[in-house]
Amino acid sequence: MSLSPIRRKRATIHDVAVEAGVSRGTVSRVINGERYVSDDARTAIEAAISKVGYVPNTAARNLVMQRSEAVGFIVHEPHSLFLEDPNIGAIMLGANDALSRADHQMVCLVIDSDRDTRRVARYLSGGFVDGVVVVSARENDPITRIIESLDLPAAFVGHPPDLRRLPFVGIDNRASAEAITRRLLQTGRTRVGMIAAALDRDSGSDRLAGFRSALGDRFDPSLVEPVPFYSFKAGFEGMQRLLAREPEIDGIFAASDAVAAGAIDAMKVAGRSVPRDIGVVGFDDSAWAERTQPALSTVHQPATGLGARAAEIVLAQLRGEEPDLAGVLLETPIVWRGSA
Amino acid sequence: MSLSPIRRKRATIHDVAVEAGVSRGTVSRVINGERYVSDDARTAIEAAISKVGYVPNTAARNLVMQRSEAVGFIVHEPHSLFLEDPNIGAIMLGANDALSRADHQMVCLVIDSDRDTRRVARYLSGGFVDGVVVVSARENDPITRIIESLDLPAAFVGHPPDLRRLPFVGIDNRASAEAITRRLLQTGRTRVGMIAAALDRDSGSDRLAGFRSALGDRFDPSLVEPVPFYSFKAGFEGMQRLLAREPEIDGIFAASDAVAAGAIDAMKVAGRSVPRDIGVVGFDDSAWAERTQPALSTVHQPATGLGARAAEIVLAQLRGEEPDLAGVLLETPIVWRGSA
DNA sequence: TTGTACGCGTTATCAT
DNA sequence: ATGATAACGCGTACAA
Repeated sequence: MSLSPIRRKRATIHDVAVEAGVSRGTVSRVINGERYVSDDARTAIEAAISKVGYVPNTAARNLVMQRSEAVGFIVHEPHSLFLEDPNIGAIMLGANDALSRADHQMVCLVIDSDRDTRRVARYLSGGFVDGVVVVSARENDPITRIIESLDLPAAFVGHPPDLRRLPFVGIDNRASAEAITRRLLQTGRTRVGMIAAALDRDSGSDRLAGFRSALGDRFDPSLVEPVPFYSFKAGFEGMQRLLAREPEIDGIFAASDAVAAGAIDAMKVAGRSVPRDIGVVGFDDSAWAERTQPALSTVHQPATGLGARAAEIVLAQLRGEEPDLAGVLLETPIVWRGSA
Repeated sequence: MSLSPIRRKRATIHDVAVEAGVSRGTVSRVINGERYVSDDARTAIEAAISKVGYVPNTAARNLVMQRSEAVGFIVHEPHSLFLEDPNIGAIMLGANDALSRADHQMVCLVIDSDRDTRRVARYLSGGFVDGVVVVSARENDPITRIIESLDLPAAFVGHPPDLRRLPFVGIDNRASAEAITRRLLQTGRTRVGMIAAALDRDSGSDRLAGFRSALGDRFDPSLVEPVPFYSFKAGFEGMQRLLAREPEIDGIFAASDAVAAGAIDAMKVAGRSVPRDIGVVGFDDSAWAERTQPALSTVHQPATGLGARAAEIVLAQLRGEEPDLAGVLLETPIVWRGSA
């Protein structure tokens, strides 16, 4: 009568019990490796299990245990960025690794529409996960609200400005940007500009702030070219505009490696040599940095570390520990290569 | 007494029922929008719901409904490839979109270790998903075995050679490779080589087979340089070896866009101009293709389409339809740009 | 229209 | 050592 997707009825503990001629309780005990079960019963039950092809229904177990041993990994990125940004894969792998060590299942949920937002919200409140790692939430993100109201153990990678009582892990974009700009200045450049990206995000504006503070009195707003995204294309186009406007430029801090790669291409098209005519530094130390010619000097972003650390923060809460709401910042060493 | 991660006890249907002064059955009915409930009851219950802050426990609902309305998306890639390959993100987005339209939750599970394999196997048999989309399973993959034995509705993206009674969606790597090689030959090149990648995968060996068949009698094995991965670096190094061995070469089919980008860089370092000295074509039409200088002529791989189609195949099985085990192949138009 | 009672597959608490 | 039995939170015949 039913068009249910269930193909073959799956065996339950009950089936095993009748097959082995014992009670469900005893079966449950051997499954969970508890003491106080006779060798007779154990062997009989083990035989019955493989005979009827029993596999435990974790969903039912979770219902009574009141936990799932699973942690959500929510990625909420604008379509294009998700494909473009190599960091996000690394963050995911880092989180998966940390959760895996603690025997927790990472389940990644992607939000790509309002419909997704609502469905994921239902999923989170449905008891399928014990906690969540959230990467790149936007300001005033509905998902952030849901997590708060559910008070689901959580950790954010990066911190939207409106994050109040939720822990996060990130890097100091401002200090890192300032450090690499200083380093660039030490090479003797006198007209140093920046291709600033994604100024609507805290990472974008912080990197610009660091650049500005490194230059101090020598800061010249006309040497800053804002572009919307951290992308190759944006870098290419931004650099073309900047070169047209300020031909004297001899140093560039690009807001990301992808942007830097685009900028370098634009320089080559314009007949400028890197690093002879213009010194270039980037940000991320992503795979991009080794693909440019010459290889890019950049700020190393500890992507897998960010994911792993965020996962650990969630796991700690699951153990009942109180999270540190101040947030944790990871180190970002400068990697100096040939582009400056 | 308990160190449970549960912070605040969540309200249940029962709580709503007592608050509204009705029975649980009635509450359940208004939640599921059924008929036969008085306006009085409905308003009282709706008030009670928001008062006690009730959110449905989907996990419990699934237990009784015997389905989860969730579909797994399993990615089993060698570490590096996962980060490198832009296609996988697009496939994921395509699958998510198709599932989203059908109001199903996509849950992505990544397998990055043996431990992961075992845990994911438990997860799949635990009743958390009604079906799975599997991307890039290896030959003799344990996960494939699990899926078969569970007979979980599934669809593979790409098809490992040992896939028997499981449906898949893919592209015709051989025919596509042959087509673009022919197109390259039409530009008048006489010494055309290939940087062949990942020959241990069917995609890799099929692309080589297509190249070979396009050349026919003119095929010369010494013009084929095998590299292990579909990566930029492998392309760069492979091209260097090929140039050293066969300086006369004037055309290259690279097994992927990333490989082609690496190869082009190697050509530039060696002082060869593209496309004047050497014509280059790639495969994938990924973001790489627009980053090379000049832009890459390549085979378009319908990544989002692959994901969407695979998801639809799973959804069809969930509706009780029998899957087409022959597999479905998607179109791969040639995109001609400036590199050849 | 509404309430009752049972079942989904487990684990846990009792007795025995 | 083992077997009833009560949860877990929900849907649903069936009865009222």
